Amino acid sequence: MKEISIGYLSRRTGVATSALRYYETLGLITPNRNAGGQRRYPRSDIRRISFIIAAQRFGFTLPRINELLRTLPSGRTPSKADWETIGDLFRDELTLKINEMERLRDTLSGCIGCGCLSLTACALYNPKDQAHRQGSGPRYLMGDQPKTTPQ
Amino acid sequence: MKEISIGYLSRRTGVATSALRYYETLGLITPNRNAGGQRRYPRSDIRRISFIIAAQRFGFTLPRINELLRTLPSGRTPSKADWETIGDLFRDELTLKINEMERLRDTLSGCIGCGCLSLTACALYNPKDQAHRQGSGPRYLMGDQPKTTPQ
DNA sequence: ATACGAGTTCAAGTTAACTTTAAGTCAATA
DNA sequence: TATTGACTTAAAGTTAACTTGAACTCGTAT
Repeated sequence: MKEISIGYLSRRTGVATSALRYYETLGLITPNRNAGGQRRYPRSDIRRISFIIAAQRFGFTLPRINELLRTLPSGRTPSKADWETIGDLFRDELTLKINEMERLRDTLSGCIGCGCLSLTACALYNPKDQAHRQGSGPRYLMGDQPKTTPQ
Repeated sequence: MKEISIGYLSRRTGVATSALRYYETLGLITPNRNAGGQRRYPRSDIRRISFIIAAQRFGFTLPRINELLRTLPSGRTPSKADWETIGDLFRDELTLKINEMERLRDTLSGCIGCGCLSLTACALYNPKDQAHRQGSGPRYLMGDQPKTTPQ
């Protein structure tokens, strides 16, 4: 079994087949087709999907994850070194996010005590992102912005 | 100006009036009405909305924020001590979330290196929450679950 | 050969957290 | 007094990230 089916990939990753097809429409995975038109994935896509799940747990949007994955080589199966490179990149972004959260938490503690929580000028809710609360759709966490730039 | 209008509350918090009305349908705020049927908010709602914004930035859902706010006294205007109590509670939850993120980040680093990222058994994506990827709608971050229990 | 699970596409439904639109009323100012 | 901006409700639209359903085809075990 050189390449795997969508059902097998689903079972191995815990991601529903409908979700795998959806990821494909976003360009996160690009399976081949067999003679009958069914999807056939390289085994390395198990790892790729696993990465997607992990990144999602940290609040990354799918378009952003797509960007991260683009740093992997496209022609060949990613090597361990390739994954380590992207892993380092990812880890750095996570560290930034965690630091940001810690900063927010500590600011909040100060604000609740001092009373500035009632001021629009408080460092908590407008630390240089005014565009934060505009437009419809779900809200984005910790600075993650959607692909469509809000004009 | 004892009580304030929706427009004033919007300007003071940066939250759109449509959002304020939406929060009301969720029970996050419960303004009074004047003779003409217009909403009149107590000044303390500025602080309440500010708290909602801050909590949202940490990935809390509105129903969860509602739960947190229920610990405030309902009859009277919350005192500084009331806010400090809820602030401590909130801070503790944040610390838990941050710790969880750090743990995930470090696990991920290990997993990418060792190759276990290709195993469903990896600590990264099923640390005792199997129900994690089921049902439709947006995904919830860092363990925050929607109100409707997935059966 | 046949049955049945697994796969296919496409359109429509779901959820949270809102916004937008329409059609009208209230309130403060010129 | 007239007008203009702020307010009202109700219904429908938006976005991400999917799922569900319908109608059909593929693949494989008996």
